[in-house]
Amino acid sequence: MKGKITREYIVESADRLFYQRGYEHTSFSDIADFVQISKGNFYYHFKSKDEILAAVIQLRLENTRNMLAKWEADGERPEDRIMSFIDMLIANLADIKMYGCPVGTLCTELAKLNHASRAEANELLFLFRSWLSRQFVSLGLEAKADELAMHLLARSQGVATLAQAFQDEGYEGFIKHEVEQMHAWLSCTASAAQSAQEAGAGR
Amino acid sequence: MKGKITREYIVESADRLFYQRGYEHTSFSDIADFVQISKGNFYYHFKSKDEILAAVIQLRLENTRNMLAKWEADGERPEDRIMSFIDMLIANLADIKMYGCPVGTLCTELAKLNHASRAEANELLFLFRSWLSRQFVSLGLEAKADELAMHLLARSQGVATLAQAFQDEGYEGFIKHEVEQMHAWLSCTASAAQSAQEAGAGR
DNA sequence: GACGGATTAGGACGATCGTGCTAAAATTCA
DNA sequence: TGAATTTTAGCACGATCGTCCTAATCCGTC
Repeated sequence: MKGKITREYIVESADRLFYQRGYEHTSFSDIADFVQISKGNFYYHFKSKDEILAAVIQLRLENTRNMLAKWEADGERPEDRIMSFIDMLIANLADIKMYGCPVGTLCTELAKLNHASRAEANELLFLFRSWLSRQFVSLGLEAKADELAMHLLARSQGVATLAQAFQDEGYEGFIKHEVEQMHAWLSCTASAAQSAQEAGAGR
Repeated sequence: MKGKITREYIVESADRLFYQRGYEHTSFSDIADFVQISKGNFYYHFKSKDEILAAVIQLRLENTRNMLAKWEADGERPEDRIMSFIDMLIANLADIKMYGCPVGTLCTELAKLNHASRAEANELLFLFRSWLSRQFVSLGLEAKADELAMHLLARSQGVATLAQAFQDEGYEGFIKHEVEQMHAWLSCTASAAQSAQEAGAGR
């Protein structure tokens, strides 16, 4: 029973450490030290480092699904929901500057390692992609929904990458400026869709 | 004298391997095996792994400077030069799908490792940034040049990240489609700048 | 209070890492 | 050709990695 708590604590800590230092650069001992647990104790909960990674990814998948569901419940219009996605860059600004995007950096690393869990990590990205796609469909943009989703995903990934690299060498307010541009792009896209729909209905 | 050739061959090979597998995940032995050289021989040319990385980055910096200079010499209009940058995504499409952007992935990795050569790697990004910025200045967009440069840099980074993650799971022609959009964005930006300039001149 | 499963502690293991030495071979130059 | 220098090969060192075993401890249940 108590092991459940320990296990969860391990996963959460590993999650944080993997994010901050990268998966490969985080050792078994690093996690053990952080959690204040003997290394042998680890073996009871996880048979291998890969197994921890798998658990971390599962946790992230669950958290992401919950977050997306909440955005969907909270946002009245599809635009508002997509805004929630964009504003993630602002909400996690400090972390992103230091460690980049948790999803993007993990996928990039696992790709280079040819790691077995690569597909599961990509599923994280796919979660955002398909969710965004659905929102664009709600906006009446069925035909271009996936393209638009990928476009927005790419832009946020790029912003995160540069924010991490340049940190404070980037011009002041880089992230905020890009976020504003994405807002403008979204408004433009949404209103164009709406007027097209109205024109179609009036025909 | 012959050592010069060996040294260059080592650096080029390390460059390739670092790109494909990542810096940390590429061992001394990996490079030695690839170059078909004894491990001890390495120590003659490079005293440490960090030293190889430094040499690799210097090589990339030099190559990048040459490439940018060539683009600047070849392209008549600033738009054409910026197009060369954008079209890099097409020219290196196969590699990017497999290994991502050489610059972006290196910067991301070194950031997580807190590596000493991080600043030098960032210099690579900065090279593109300042070069692009100069092109936008040539377009008559002094005030927004750096913003536009960062914007374009971010978009290409994002495209590379998603291309690598999704590989063939991305919708067909994702990269090409995004490149086309960047072309359109550039044309729009450039012509807007030109008409603004003409209006200013006619005043 | 004793039993039994769940949990923990600590250390040992083989492998691989980056590093560094020394002696031999190859090359250069007088 | 011969001496000096550059270049190479092979091996060994200590550290750290992921893995894994065994014994001790906790804790709920009868």
